[in-house]
Amino acid sequence: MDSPPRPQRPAPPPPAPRRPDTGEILQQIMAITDQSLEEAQARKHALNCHRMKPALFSVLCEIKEKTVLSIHGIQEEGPPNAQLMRLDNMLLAEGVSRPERRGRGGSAAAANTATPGGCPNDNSLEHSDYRAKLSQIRQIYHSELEKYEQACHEFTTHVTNLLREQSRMRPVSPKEIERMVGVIHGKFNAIQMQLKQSTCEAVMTLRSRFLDARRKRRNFSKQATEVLNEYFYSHLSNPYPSEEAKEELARRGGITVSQVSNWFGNKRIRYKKNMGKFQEEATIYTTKMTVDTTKVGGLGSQASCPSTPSSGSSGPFPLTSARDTLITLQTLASLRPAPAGGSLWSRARGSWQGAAPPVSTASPAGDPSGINSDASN
DNA sequence: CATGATGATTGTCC
DNA sequence: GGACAATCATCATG
Repeated sequence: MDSPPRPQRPAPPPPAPRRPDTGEILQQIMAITDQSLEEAQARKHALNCHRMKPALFSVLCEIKEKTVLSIHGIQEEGPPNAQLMRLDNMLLAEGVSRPERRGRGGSAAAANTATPGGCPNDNSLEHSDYRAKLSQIRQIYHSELEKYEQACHEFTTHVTNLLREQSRMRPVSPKEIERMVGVIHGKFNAIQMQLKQSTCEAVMTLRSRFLDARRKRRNFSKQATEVLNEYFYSHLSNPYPSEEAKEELARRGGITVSQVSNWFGNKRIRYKKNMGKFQEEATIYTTKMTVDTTKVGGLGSQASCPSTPSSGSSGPFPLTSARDTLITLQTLASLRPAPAGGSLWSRARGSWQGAAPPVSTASPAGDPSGINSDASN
């Protein structure tokens, strides 16, 4: 270690030890901010051209060589970070990660089918609201992400430039710069993770709110209840619509198939529990159907009910009059005990028909056409 | 606000 | 897997 030439060898005893005054140092530091850029550049240039600079540089090199060993061990590698992966996966699954992918129909349709009793018509308003909010979240997420990435990039280049600049004054290896960049990226990644986390939270909140909203009960439209009641009372002896019939009823009522199923489940039970209460309703619908069928003459606009699809002879829903439907049902039932329909039918006979009251005979309106014969039969 | 009506959910059975 | 029964939660009404 060849000692660099000292400026004052005579070594006059310093008049005062001149303890490092922290206040003074602080003031100097603060003064830096007051310096103009030119001033700072000039100072830097002066420092660079200082005759002591090479000496200082070598000293720093030496110090560094000693310390680099201890630094070596610190080398912290970012952990694989399972949580970040989980967040990424979730954001991907929720369609947040993809930046406004056009034609999100695929995942949207999947979500639709995934939701139990997902309703394409009824909940469309709420659904679009949900999607709008999700899109909003996605937008915010991406703009923030972009900001972070830009800031990270800017900061990285800034630090890199700074280090390169400093490398003229002190030994800075490219590997060190690389490491510093890694550290910066790590810090920004932490921020990014926070962003992802809060985005996930927002999506979850939105989701739960949406589900709660869907859980809210809303009475069916008059049209829907009419369609359902018409079918119910015209098939009183066997109020078990087939899958196709349910679909047709759902379509006509503007509700979902599962809602139709729910409705029939509730209706059967409540009817059976309190038949007296439903007598009036039964009369209303059966007479209504009589009027409709006689008026329309079997074309069945409102009153017509999808007959059993198991016949398969004509279309899925041969629109016949209530009486025709009944006949078809009965003949079908007597002709062929269908595999699925058969068990249903027998089940209905066992548990349902036994409980079903003779609506037609009890009907106070004294229906002359005896349209309710299916109920009494 | 109490009450009944009603759509939805849950657990059980076949 | 569908039907039933009980129950919940909300709506509608007086």
